[in-house]
Amino acid sequence: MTDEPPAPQGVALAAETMGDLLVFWGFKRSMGVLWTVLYLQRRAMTQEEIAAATGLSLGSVSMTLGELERWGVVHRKLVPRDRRRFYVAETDVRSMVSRVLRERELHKLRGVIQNLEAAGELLREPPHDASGSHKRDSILMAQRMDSLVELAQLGEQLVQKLIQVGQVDLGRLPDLARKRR
Amino acid sequence: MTDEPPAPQGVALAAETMGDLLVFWGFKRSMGVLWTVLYLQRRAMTQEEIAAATGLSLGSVSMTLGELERWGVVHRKLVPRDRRRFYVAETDVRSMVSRVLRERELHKLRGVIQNLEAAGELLREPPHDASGSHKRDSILMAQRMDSLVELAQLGEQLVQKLIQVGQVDLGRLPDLARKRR
DNA sequence: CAGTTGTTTCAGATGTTATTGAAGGAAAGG
DNA sequence: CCTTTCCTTCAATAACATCTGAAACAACTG
Repeated sequence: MTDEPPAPQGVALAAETMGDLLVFWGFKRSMGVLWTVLYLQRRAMTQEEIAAATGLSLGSVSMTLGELERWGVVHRKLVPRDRRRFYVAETDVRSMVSRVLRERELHKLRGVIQNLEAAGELLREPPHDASGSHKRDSILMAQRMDSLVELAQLGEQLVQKLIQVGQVDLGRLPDLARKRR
Repeated sequence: MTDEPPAPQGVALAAETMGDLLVFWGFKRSMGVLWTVLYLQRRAMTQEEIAAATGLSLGSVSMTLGELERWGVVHRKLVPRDRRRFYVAETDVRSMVSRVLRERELHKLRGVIQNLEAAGELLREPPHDASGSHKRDSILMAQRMDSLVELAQLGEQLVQKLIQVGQVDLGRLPDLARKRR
């Protein structure tokens, strides 16, 4: 057992900070903490070392590492005569951001679009209630539903551009108010 | 009491969908549900009507409307001889997005930057432990901490550009791996 | 192949956040 | 004033997410 240099104050503060940020962005705190420790230490660490450095339980470390691997933000590093698994932090931030946008945001937005389109259908094929004023209401409502769908599609395109080109122009975001819809 | 047309299926589906999306983005489900109902109905509604249309309790409607007003995504509409408060949905999506970016993301990122800078200081002024190899470690660690700060600052600038110009260029996101830091 | 070490899994404990319902406050009308 | 109606607040509860510790598992080793 190599005698551990205890993780300095600064690492702990940075780890907490990044943990907070990741929570804010909808991930688990432990993911931020773990990645940050790994990133700062700059060396391949075993699960046990990571647990010591982060204060997480071994179980938690194992599961969190699994998730982080799936997101491609940590990697295993095999050490020849050693049975333990060593982990290092991915450092290419652009690829990490891209993956998250693609697999999280894009996937979510597509589901939203589908649901909103289905909701629009429901409005246009109403439960056999052909009374006058209702019909007018439904039409206006359906227009707004369309706006909602358009908006979501715009978001989808935006994310796609961000991923593909790394460049995006929001200058023409439609102003739904001005259109009087 | 005007006899309520019951909110159709489609509205409920859209409201649920937007509720999910807002949860995904770190807001409360009720905010998404309430705004969507208001947006689709296209008319000023009282709290009681909203409660009926959304299925939320009156208390919840009151609190959620308060939050939505603070975010500027719903507005009160006073009706002369009526003591009740009527609410309408804001429809200018661009201003809504801008405000959220400014008050949520920017604020958060600034806090993160401060903390990371403080963490960097802690690394550079370590607790009087001048033993050789530790010192080298600290320096390398501090470099990574700097990268982290730079990254957060980049995020800050990106959000600012998004707010101000509605246009942004991610083409030069630094690749921390390539820099060999 | 029995023992050791490292890893994964998962049910339950813990912690966190959102929602409700009841009580109280404010505004208007009688 | 007293009553009615509408709105807000907040403590209690429900719903949800996370973390842990123990047990099962897997991979090597002597």
